[in-house]
Amino acid sequence: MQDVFSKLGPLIVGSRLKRMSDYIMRAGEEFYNSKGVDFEPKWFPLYYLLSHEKELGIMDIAQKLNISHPAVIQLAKELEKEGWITSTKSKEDARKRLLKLSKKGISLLPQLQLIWDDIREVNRQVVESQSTNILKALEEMEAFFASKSYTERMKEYQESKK
Amino acid sequence: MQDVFSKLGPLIVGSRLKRMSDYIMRAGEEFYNSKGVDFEPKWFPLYYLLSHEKELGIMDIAQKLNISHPAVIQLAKELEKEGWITSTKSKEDARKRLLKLSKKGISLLPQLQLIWDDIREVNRQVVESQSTNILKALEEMEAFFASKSYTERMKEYQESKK
DNA sequence: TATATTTGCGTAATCAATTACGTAACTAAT
DNA sequence: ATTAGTTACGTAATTGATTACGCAAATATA
Repeated sequence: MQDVFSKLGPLIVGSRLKRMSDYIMRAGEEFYNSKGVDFEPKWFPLYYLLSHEKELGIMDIAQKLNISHPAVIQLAKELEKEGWITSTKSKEDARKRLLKLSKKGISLLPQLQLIWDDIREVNRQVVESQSTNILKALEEMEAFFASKSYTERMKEYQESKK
Repeated sequence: MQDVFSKLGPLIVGSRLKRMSDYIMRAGEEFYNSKGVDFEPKWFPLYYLLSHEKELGIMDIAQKLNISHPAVIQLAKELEKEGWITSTKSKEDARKRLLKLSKKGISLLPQLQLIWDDIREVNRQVVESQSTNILKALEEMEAFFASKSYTERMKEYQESKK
């Protein structure tokens, strides 16, 4: 991805973000492995969320993590298989299935904390080595699109050209 | 993805990049649709590459686009089905299959150019509205990891702690 | 020249996530 | 109290990309 694409700039913001994201996620995986912990980066958001809440229903989680509910079910299945979370039917609402960390899952926390600290530290070094802070840029971008969506902005631009 | 995660910062750079990328790609799709052009954002890199080269083999493309060769084959199959590219066996190297834009594919270019101009313009507006430029941040990050990989940096940090 | 290795490509299996759809439970409206 | 609508969840099908594997052609090596 060079030469031809270098001039494209804004046109491929999307793909470039994706590439960088893939790269970091993969590196994360390697790191867990090197530490001998059987934990996958994709589990992080759910696990971390549950470590901060008593228990949550599938839909609540999907919303909080901004993923589809089948994705939550899938992740939950995996974490449950590893024995790190458990699920129970809600008493108040028979439709709901509540997820929470198991004893075993809680006992894993300190170990993971150490790893997360390392990841956080290296990522911090990366971010701070930059003259332009990518986290700040992301935040700004998220806020920008939250105030008015990309599609809306497209429409407006179309109108303005006429 | 709020509250609990807001303090995580560097820990979830990866997932946040992914989320933003997904968002932009999806918006791009909507835009092509709204223009009545049957073109998908995921085709862009291959199509654009071929519009700048006479013809290329599968592996060359995979390397240039930084994706796996089965992915190229898949994309090529789709674009060929739409009639926008054609493929021929190489004379010099019987193993190679060369891809290039078809007449129809070339005739589509001007139309796409207009759309790309719009996308570029809106993306430019987004980027320029930011106090921290995400493209610059990405470039820095890419350069940073090109000089020394994430995994290596992880290893070094581990060592330094001892 | 024969043999081993590498390269280019294709297919199959797998993965991670999504959309589409169905069902049961809860809620609102008449 | 019935009925209509909504919500929570689960499963199936689809999407998009990857890794694993195998074959044939080209290249390197003995």
